[in-house]
Amino acid sequence: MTTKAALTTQFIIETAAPIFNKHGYAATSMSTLTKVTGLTKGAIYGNFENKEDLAIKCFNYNIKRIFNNLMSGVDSVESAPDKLLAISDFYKKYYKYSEQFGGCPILNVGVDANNQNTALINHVRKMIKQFHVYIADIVDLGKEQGTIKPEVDAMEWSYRIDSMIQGAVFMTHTMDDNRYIVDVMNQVDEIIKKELSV
Amino acid sequence: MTTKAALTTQFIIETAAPIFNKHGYAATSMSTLTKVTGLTKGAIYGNFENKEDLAIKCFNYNIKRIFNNLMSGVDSVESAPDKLLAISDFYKKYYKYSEQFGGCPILNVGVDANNQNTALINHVRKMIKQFHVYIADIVDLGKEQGTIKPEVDAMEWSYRIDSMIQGAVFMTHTMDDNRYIVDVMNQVDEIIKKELSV
DNA sequence: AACAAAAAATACCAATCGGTATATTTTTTA
DNA sequence: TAAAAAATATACCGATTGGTATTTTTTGTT
Repeated sequence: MTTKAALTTQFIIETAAPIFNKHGYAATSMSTLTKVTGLTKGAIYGNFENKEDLAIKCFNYNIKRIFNNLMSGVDSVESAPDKLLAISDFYKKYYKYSEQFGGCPILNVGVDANNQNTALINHVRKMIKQFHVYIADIVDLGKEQGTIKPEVDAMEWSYRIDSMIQGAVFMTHTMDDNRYIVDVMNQVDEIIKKELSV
Repeated sequence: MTTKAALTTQFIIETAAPIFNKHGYAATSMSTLTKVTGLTKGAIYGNFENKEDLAIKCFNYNIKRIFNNLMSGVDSVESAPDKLLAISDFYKKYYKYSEQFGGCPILNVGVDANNQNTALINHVRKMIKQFHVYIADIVDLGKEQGTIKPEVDAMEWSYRIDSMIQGAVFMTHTMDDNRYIVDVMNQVDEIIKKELSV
């Protein structure tokens, strides 16, 4: 079995992930990663193809953790509007929560990798699309439940809500002020209740 | 007089600005800038203190150009709601327009410099605050004109509108799809007409 | 405990990084 | 137009970059 190597691989990902996320791809050096892991280049390059390979795995690791956390809140309620409100709630606490990851990976890698790293930006786009489908599926579920207005365009509102989320995340992170995200998510709450809910 | 040096300084800024904006601070090297300008390090370091000094001046140059363009649209109409709609219009064309700058400097530098470069991020924050005051002033003007509802909180709505703008800019740039920004700005149009206008 | 295999450490590579001291060229002044 | 000053080019610096070939250590198997 490859128990040892798998553990080291995981350890490197967990340690490198917040650093890549916080400082960006170009500003994160492999020698920095040897320092923070306490390992050597032999260990890192023995477990990862190259810097890009590691960065992609770090991004995926961050996203999976965050998305799992978001889903656990959504799954804990049943009605579609409550599920949407759970997403909104998640983001109200997101600034503090995302500290441990070094900020929001969608925002950070989305901007950092754009025009820089094709493989990375494609992963970001894939995750954003997944998130849009995730929201739209909740809206469609609500239509089946009779809790969401039948005339609501699921994908359209998914785009809109996520645009508001990303803008709020950007503003809060850039201005280092939690009020932006809370205020925008309160707006989203209103939209869910007045525009989407039956 | 320092006519010659001033011209070179300006030429370097204009040439380097889109590169810094597109690739980020760390991923833009001084030797790349010697190549694109056709100048040498002697010329660049003779006109700028260091890399950071040049990057800041490039950011300010980009912002000034964009903001001047935005203002010319706003100034061409008189009523506050029309001025706000002019801002919205500006952003509907923003994706194509911002190509020449290498994307949106507020978004790019805001994310790139965060946790990386204190001087740069402070300049971004300053510009965002200026923009918020600019929008709020339009709203206040509208109250004086009687074209904006008196109970509207100018700064609050300024924050909200800009959050929506930034989210739309991020989504459109990251997904390389102009529809996000157009759809969100149409939403902003509705807000201006229904929530803010008398 | 001996051995093979896997994993990690070491030592090194050419290329590039931001930056500078000095030489050369260009421009301005007298 | 000659000298002074300013601007640019050249050549170089130590440090760091991502990456690799090789050696050493650790691990799992018998």
